[in-house]
Amino acid sequence: MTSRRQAILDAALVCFTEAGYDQTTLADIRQAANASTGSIYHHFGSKEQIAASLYLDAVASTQQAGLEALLKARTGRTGVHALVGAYLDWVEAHPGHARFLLWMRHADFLVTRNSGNASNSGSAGDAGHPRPEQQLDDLNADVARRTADWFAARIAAGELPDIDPGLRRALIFGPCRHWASRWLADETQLTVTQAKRQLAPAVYASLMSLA
Amino acid sequence: MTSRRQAILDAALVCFTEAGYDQTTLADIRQAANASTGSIYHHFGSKEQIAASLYLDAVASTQQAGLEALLKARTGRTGVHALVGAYLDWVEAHPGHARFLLWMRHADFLVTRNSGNASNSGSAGDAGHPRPEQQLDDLNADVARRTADWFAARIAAGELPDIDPGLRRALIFGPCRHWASRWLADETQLTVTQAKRQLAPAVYASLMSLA
Amino acid sequence: MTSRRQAILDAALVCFTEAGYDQTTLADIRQAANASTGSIYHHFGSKEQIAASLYLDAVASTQQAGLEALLKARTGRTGVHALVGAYLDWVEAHPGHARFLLWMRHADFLVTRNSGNASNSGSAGDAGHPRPEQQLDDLNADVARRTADWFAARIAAGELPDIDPGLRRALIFGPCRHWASRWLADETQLTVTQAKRQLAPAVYASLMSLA
Amino acid sequence: MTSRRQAILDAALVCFTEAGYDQTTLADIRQAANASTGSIYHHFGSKEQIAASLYLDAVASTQQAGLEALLKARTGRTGVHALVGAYLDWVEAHPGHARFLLWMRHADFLVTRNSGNASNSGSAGDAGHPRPEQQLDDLNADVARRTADWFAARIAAGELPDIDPGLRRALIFGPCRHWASRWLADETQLTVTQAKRQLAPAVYASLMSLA
DNA sequence: GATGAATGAGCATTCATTCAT
DNA sequence: CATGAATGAATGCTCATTCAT
Repeated sequence: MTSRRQAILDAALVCFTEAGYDQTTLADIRQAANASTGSIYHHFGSKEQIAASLYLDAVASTQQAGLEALLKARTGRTGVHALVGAYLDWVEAHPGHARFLLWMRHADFLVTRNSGNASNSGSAGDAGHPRPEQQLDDLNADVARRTADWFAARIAAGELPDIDPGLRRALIFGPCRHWASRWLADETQLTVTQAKRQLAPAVYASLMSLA
Repeated sequence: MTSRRQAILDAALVCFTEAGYDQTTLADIRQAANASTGSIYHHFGSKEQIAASLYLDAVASTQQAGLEALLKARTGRTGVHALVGAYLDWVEAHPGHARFLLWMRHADFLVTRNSGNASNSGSAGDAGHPRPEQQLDDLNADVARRTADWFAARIAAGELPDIDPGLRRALIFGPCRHWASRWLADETQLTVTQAKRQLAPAVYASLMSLA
Repeated sequence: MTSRRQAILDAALVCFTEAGYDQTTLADIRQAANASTGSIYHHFGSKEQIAASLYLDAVASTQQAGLEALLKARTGRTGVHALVGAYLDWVEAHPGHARFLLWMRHADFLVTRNSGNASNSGSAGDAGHPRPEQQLDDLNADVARRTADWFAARIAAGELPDIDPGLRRALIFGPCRHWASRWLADETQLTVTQAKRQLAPAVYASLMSLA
Repeated sequence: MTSRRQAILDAALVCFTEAGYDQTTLADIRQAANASTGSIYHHFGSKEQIAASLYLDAVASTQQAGLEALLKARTGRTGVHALVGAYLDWVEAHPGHARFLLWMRHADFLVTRNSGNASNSGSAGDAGHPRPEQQLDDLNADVARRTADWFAARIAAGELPDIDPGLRRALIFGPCRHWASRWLADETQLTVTQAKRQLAPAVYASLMSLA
């Protein structure tokens, strides 16, 4: 069964979101997963890779949800509504992964440190424990391209204004993430359904105001 | 001179935003500040307090800027524009503090862990090094009240819709923080001035759409 | 006082020669030196550097003793006798260092691993804990040159045969090291003085037989 | 087939001489031998026993070669020449085993730790994996006795001087081992044949000088 | 015989903090 | 106020060994 590896991931997710990456010790994970030290290192090469694995899963999951919803939409308005709705639905369905993405400092376990390490060039990590960074880059690139295509089509159709993509993302996801972060911390009165109902049209309105 | 204490804070701010709170060692700060271990412990009681001090300064500074701008505004529209503008101006003027607030996990150095520590109850920390948490709470409460009053007045005047305050904050600060975070990471094409010009009316439009 | 650093070196020397480099744990050294973990790391950057330091001292000491004795000699015969005598005297005077040199696998702590580490090029190690390899190379080169000069002169004078230097070293130091190793292990009947009296002329005879 | 067991020994020999006993992990051996962890433990009881097995083979092999050559010799001179020649020939024929004997710290895997272990007394190790120490002692004793007998006869015949046996071994094997060690490290210019031609008479001369 | 997942004691090293000068 | 040597608990990780399949 997949249980060992998955149990470790589940335990780590809880530990990381509760205490942070650095504050979480391997002993914490070991205890929470009911696994031995060696077992963890048999499945993952390091603490870092557990977090990276979790991160990859989370990003893939949320992007998949958003992209799927977006591609079903035929108009600018329904597309924006779909994006907002899919994001908040995903947060509600995967609060652990959502906390992980919203609350963690990814620099801690994601290797940006590519420079100056000539001995690693050409190698994608140890055989048994591949680094997830490449998969992540590929995934991001693919989702970004398909999303851009969708928006380009709606803009060409005159349904959405042609604004800076970074600004567009800020206007769409900024409110969603802000509210989701509070909701995940249990610092909000509304339900996800209520929030969706108000955020979706408001976000759409903000975009259209720039036409 | 104040320079020693300030030099330590400046150095720590850089270290923290570059490497994160946990990853930053006291040795890093010592080196960056050109200070000795003992000197740091003379001015601050612990690594935690350096971060807390920084955090208090940053929060006070950004809230002060936002509140001041807000209170000068006489209409709903100008108030929302002022909030957006003041926030982005503050980010541009204090990128270090902004990174600190946007990129750090505050749970790491902010004591939420008040429960079950009987020996500390009644004491506000060691004599020479008071814990800034109380000041922070006072500040937050004051700013929250005065902000709420301003919005209540505009709502009563029919200039702004009466929506959930958490949602309102998400619609106003969500886009600002999202974009500011990217700008601080140098991942954006626009200037702060350009962003302000678009974000302010878009945010206002999103609020008004919920009337 | 030098005591802390020296106490650590003394303790480590005993541990290393008794149990070997790898088998010696930092806890062993800490206990034997009556020092704390941190103190050891304050004076030395790593376990490896303690051994390297010890190695440098030992090599410098034995080479110094040999070279000094050699340079005082005016004839081939007295020079060879001096080399043998100085070596055995040094072993008797510094049994710890001698065991270290004769019984340890130096590859374990001496960095031959220079390749592929571009980030270190140009730097001779961390500021406070310089790597002794460079000093060692310099020392070796110097001693080798001066020794070679001495032998060249005696060969030119017809006092010693012109044989392969590697062979010469084997004939001079081979018997000395072999016997010293046994003496240090307490597996011999003779005293150092007795051994010197027999080894010196025998070594000289072996060289002269190749004239 | 014997191949599994032998493949493991071959792989281990390479690993041990390249990295040392302690630095060699079972994973290294497993990989080099293309065997599984369990397979290694099926053939050998422990890492220690692999090394001990290798050691026993190496010692037996070199002693056998030396003794055979010695016993064929009828005079002091030819005997000494035979010993030197046989040793260097053996080194050339078995460089792996030679490196193992010359470069390894045998204390690491050879149990001298017999004292205070009452539970082991009377038992020669686990059933399937006997400890080779006894065989080694028997072998050493036998070879030592037969060698001593040979030398006693030559001394009685007045062909060799009656010197301390430890000194004699140092004069014979010291130069051989010293030179062989350098040759194995590829730090020498001469061939084994050339070295033999010079070392043999030189060693004989050194012994005879003590007559 | 062979396999490889699981185990857990053990280790080198880090780092916030203390304190004598 | 400043200094930096000393402290030692805590941590990520290694690796020989076991054992169910």
